[in-house]
Amino acid sequence: MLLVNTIRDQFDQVLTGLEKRNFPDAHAILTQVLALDDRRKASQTQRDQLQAESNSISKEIGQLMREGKKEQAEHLKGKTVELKQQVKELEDQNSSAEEELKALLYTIPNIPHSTVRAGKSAEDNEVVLEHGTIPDLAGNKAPHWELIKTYDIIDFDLGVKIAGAGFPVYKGKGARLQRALINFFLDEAMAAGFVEVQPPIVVNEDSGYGTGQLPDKEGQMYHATADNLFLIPTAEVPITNIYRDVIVSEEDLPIKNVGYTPCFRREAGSWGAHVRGLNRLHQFDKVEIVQITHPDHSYQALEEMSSYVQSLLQKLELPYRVLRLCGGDMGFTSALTYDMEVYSAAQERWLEVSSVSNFETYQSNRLKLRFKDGDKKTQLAHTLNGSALALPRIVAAILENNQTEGGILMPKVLQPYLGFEKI
RNA sequence: AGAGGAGUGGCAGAGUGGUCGAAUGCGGCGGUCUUGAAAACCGUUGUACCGCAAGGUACCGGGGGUUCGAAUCCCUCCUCCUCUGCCA
Repeated sequence: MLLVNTIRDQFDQVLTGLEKRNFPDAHAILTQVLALDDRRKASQTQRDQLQAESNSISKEIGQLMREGKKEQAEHLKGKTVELKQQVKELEDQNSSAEEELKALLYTIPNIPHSTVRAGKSAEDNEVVLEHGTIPDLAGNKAPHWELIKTYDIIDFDLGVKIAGAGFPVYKGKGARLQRALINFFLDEAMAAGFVEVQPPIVVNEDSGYGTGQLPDKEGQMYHATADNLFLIPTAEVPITNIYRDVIVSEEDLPIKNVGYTPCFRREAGSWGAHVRGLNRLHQFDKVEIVQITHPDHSYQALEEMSSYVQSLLQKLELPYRVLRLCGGDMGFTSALTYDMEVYSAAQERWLEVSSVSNFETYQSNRLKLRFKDGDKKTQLAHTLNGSALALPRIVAAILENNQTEGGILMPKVLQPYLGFEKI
């Protein structure tokens, strides 16, 4: 969430930023934030004062008791009863102001970076670059949902039987391809300096709030109600929460982690032609990279992460493009996001396979993720993350783009992991 | 899952109702001494909020309660340890 001080000190910039995202009623909401904060401060000042008075009387009582002056002590007790009542009232006022403030701040998205342009939807995103050539498949252009049947490598019907729609079963070379991609992505990330972690794939409420899935997107996560745990929608959640309530030292920055996890998304109510096959699933595999950086270096880190993700796509020999998302299409918590899309030659469309974002202090403020700077002051770190990469659409593109009459050719970099050259 | 025990500052560890934001040791930082280092000695060393400041308030696993006053008493939840059970 945004810092109240930022809203106070840079009111106009914040307002302009929110307008870029088409955030409604920005002015009124920001004004309300400041009013709530004033209310919070006023009640705290008063409460602290009365509490101090009460504390000193209590000390006095203790002193009198020790001296055996019981009557005087009793007399003072009467005084504190009244104070106590007032303190309680102010306390309630204070915490209700604080809660309202927090609830309101949760509804305000991050401020877009200056390079982010205004826009309403995906149509307004900027194409930053395109790379690779789109294959000409001529006559035989089977979409991946046909190819997986032809070669019997991914079975949706079996998944329906076992769990439901959107939970495919990977079989034989299909399963092997999954494992190869995961290992390839992890090895590449380690070579690029990311430290691998294997986090839990369920998280508690605190973690959900820490990275912003709660209270916002509660319905998007599978919820194990008996234990009040949520299946993770992305490894971002458990990995970033490693650093919740942590003060790291400046020398430890940047912190770079990578993790492979399955991801679970309920994605209620969006079915149709665009989401056939592997395009959208309830369970999928993803390797995620996370960085925690010094505020001065986060945009440099973002560019590096973008290049890193592109290097993976290049090695997989997939044609891709990079988008800089417009204000309206960017995630709630992000300040700047690049989307990487690969071209899926049979579907003849671009598929998003990665989203690389800088959250600046938006997440770290909630997480209380800080570092001590040179002057021994604690300040919020910046958090970033990106998919590197999400598997299903990569698989879809590999299958579609590399299909030949004699089978589907596997990218060279994967062959050592696969142990075969084609499906 | 059952029985018992325990959670205190970066770490170890005292503290069972007032003088405790908290002894002591270790570690960290600064200094004295030294050519330099070690040792020794001296000082310093949590976080957040309110306040222009002086200063104040809160925090001893989380939440709630008793009391004029809670690290200390009560309730509840969480976590860890020991034993028993179950189990990859």
